[in-house]
Amino acid sequence: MKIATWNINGVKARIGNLLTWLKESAPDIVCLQEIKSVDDQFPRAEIESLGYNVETHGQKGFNGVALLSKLKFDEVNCRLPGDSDDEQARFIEGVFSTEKGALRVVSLYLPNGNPIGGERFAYKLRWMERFEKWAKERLALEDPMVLAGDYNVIPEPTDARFPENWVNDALFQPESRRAFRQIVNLGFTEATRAVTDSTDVFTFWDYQAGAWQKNNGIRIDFQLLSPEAANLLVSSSVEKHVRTWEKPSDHVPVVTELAI
DNA sequence: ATGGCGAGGTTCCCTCGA
Repeated sequence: MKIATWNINGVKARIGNLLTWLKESAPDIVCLQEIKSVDDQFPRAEIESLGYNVETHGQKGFNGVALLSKLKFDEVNCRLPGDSDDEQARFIEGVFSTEKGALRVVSLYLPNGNPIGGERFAYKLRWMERFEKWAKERLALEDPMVLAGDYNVIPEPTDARFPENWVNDALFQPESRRAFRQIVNLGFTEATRAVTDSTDVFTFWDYQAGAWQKNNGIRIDFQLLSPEAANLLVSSSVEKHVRTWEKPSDHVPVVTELAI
């Protein structure tokens, strides 16, 4: 089974690329972030026509996450628990039945947190604390589980082509990196790093300043595998070529195959 | 040394992203 994550930067602006990529890559489950659409404007019919079930947690203007799945959804949970005042659409969990039992897949869009030192950075760290608490509880279920999305964290200097550019950015602060490590250290395997130690693997290149041409990239899109999912890991790859397409997202898909 | 883009809504400028 192929499980993918992609920050699409606007599903309505990217529907052509999305359909092309779905046909080419043929993932079974897709986690989308930054759909920038309310639920009733999500272009679900075109996606359904390719054989996907669609569940969205949208928001007007920005944020928004979605799950596309060739498997039927047994359960869908939107919103990360822990703060009923949090109105931002950044989290959707789907549960599926497989021959290995229940499979849990989350599409998450972690807050950016810039500028550092302000309310947005505090929100990012609070969100990560809530996510850690939630993930710890879910791990206790001992199901194959994939927590996939745009984590908005550069975990290590080797995850940026020019790490010195990011020292004052929320994505590369010691607090952000520590919070990410704490989550991974609950017992997750980060799929890309499980298959490569290359220092030239990135998932985001800014539209500005010729970042793509200079390979000024960062690696911030991840799939965290529970032990039960990690034991089924077959392969994982970053689909970098999608960044060369017309009207690309600034992020590219990450695709992981599990032996389910 | 700096900025250089793009999406969507509050539309001819604004916020947001990273």
